[in-house]
Amino acid sequence: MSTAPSRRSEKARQAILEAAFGLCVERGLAATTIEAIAARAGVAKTTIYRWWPSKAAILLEVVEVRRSADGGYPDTGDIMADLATQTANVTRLFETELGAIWRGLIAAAQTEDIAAEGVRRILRGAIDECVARLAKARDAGQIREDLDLEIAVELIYGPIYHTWLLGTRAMSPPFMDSVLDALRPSLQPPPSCGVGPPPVAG
Amino acid sequence: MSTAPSRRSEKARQAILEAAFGLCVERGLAATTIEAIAARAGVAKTTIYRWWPSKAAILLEVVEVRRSADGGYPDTGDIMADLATQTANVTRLFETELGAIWRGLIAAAQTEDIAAEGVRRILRGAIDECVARLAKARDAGQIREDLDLEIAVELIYGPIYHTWLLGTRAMSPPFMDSVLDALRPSLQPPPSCGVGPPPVAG
Amino acid sequence: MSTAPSRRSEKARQAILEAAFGLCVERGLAATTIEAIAARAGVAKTTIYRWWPSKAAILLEVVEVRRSADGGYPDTGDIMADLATQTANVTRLFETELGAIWRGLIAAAQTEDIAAEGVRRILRGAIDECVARLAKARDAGQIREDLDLEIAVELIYGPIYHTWLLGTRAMSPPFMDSVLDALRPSLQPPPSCGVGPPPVAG
Amino acid sequence: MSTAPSRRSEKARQAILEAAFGLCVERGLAATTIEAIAARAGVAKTTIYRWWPSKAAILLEVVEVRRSADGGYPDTGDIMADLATQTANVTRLFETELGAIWRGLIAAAQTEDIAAEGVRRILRGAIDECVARLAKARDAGQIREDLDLEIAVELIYGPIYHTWLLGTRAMSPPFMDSVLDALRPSLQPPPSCGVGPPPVAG
DNA sequence: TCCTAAACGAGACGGTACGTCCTGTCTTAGT
DNA sequence: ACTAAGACAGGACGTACCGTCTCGTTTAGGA
Repeated sequence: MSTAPSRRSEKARQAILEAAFGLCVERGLAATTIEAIAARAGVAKTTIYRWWPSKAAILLEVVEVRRSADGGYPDTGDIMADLATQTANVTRLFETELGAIWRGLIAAAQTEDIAAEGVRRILRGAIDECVARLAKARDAGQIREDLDLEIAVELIYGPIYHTWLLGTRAMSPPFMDSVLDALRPSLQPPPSCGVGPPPVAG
Repeated sequence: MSTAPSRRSEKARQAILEAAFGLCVERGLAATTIEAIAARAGVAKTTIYRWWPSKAAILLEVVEVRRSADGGYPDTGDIMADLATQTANVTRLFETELGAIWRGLIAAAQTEDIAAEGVRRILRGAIDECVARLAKARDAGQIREDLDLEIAVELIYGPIYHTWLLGTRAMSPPFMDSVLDALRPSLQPPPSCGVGPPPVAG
Repeated sequence: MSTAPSRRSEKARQAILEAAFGLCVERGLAATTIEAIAARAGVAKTTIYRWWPSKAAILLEVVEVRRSADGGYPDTGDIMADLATQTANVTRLFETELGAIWRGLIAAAQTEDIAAEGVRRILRGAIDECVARLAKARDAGQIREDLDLEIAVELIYGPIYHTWLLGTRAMSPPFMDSVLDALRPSLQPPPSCGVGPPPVAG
Repeated sequence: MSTAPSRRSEKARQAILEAAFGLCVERGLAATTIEAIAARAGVAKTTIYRWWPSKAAILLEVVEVRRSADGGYPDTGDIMADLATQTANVTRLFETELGAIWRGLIAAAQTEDIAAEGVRRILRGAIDECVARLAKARDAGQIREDLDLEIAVELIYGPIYHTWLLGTRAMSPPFMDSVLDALRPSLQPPPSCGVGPPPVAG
């Protein structure tokens, strides 16, 4: 979220990212103003406007920095278990401070192009990771051959975002278990009808 | 979205709803201000604040009024066909002016309680209709017995909202076909393994 | 400096004029900002911008209000004495707080049309008063018949403003006495050359 | 308006003076910023701040450079004619681009010490020239013996600046003729009452 | 039919934040 | 060593809306 012509003050950048994060945690992204970020960071407004085109851009950078500390997609060899782990991680993350910011960015993305692009970019990375894991699982015979993996990602994460963003229900861990259980027939290869080994067992 | 003590001017109410709708169509909900609505409606700001607590409340009323003109959930007896019809309707609606407003309301709902409640209220109705249709289909043996129907709704609409709100892909009709195809094993009863016809006649 | 549609808050107007005056006294017109005026007056910036087009306009109103408390041009019957009195008053006024503001307005008038018009308007009144007094003196035979009275005003006040604005010398009372003394031959009717009564004595 | 430690880039100095002059001509001194001067001169702001303490200082240097191209005070032997010539030159100059800059510097001088000192310095030279010419005229019997020549300068230039800076009237050549005509009795020696020719031959 | 209380239009008000502009200082590279 | 370039903290600008608050002026019902 910025070009970096070496002349730039890294100290100011850090202060801005931290101030923005702190303010969003305290009052939410929508109630966080650029003036307040500048004030808390001990920085001039101009310094912010010089490097970021909007409030959303700052927070996108915050999210990216923090997200890059993640490990990759879980891989125990058992795709259903890994999906359960990962979706549980996601739902847990959504309840944290970072989740609140992410929610605000998604809201902003409905209006601002900058936010929309940023959100898409971040999601693209996450989706690609998930698709890669699913591809590996498919090679291991754990996922139906005929399933478009991008669609699979929508099936898995669609219900999470639907629930989370629209507040149609509480987003408890049992909920995600139910979703994955329900999706199992769509994800896994069909049973070979009595004879032959069960789908997962080696 | 208002008490209605008979003294209220119906003319003003209509003018406000129309002005609000028109402005949102032209510039989006976020860029629509109460001052602009008042100006276009030829109404005092006070009149708006008297009857609606926020911009979102006005638009929620607009959406409800327009939505009430809908027919109910399609019911041809074939649940998969009806789901295809209905999801196609929804995705088509999302591309219209009303869809843009709905998108703005969902964004507002991430921040404002009023918007959140309104969105939930409207969605509740839609979900209940869908659940009712699914229940009927289950009774007709078209839906797995062990499927929680509220979860089923999430499986079906989650991908739509995920795609639409997060912009992860274009939201074409073939996309929804793929989603429903992929979901088929999870929605329909399992084949009876050899005996009896397969679920989709062929 | 403002239309007055009765809805206007007289309290705010007074507070603004007083705050503006006070701040100009303390830091000078140039260093007085509209934000500071608003803050000191306990008023929103918008309220100032609603009624005055610029800082200069506010101070022009201050000057006019205060100036209207003046008595008219002195008139003892002796024009030279009255000119001495009046120019002494003016030079004294120039050293006061109001004088400092007037100086600032004249500076502003070199740039802004609003200030220029206001300054001209105020000066027009003062000049007209002086011309009227001179006309009366001319009728009394104390001023040369062939002297254009508007020019006379320039002769009298030109040196005052020249000295004051350009800082070419200290502007002491003796200075103005010298100026008036030097101007005497230009203002008064020529002596009737030995025979006849002296110019002023009845 | 600068120390000159030999290391200084004469090219930069010229570029700055020209840029400053050009910008003042185009938009006026008040609207000319140091940033704009630096940009047009192709020079860093630092370079300007190193050598001049303020915008006014730059323009004072511009004015002094251009003014030094003047010839001295006119001297035909006839003081009234020379005054007419010189005041006409001045009023003509005031309408030029340099006049506009001079006007801006006088405005600045009401606020800034640097500008005030510069304006005084420049005026001091002009006044001294005029006083010298008047002294010569007095020796030639063309100016009253008892007239303080510094006061005489105020009488002559006061009306010009009064008119020019305060905009009380158009500053046409006939205006200056009227002023000098009106001042004649104050400047010239009194007629010797009967014997000898009247001051203006006729 | 009149009276009265509400709802209404109009818009001033105190505020907050916006994004821009310029100030004068400072830091970093490049001659 | 001086320069060009430009980042930086600071602060005022004038604008746009916010939501609240009088103002008279309709206007609709109950007396």
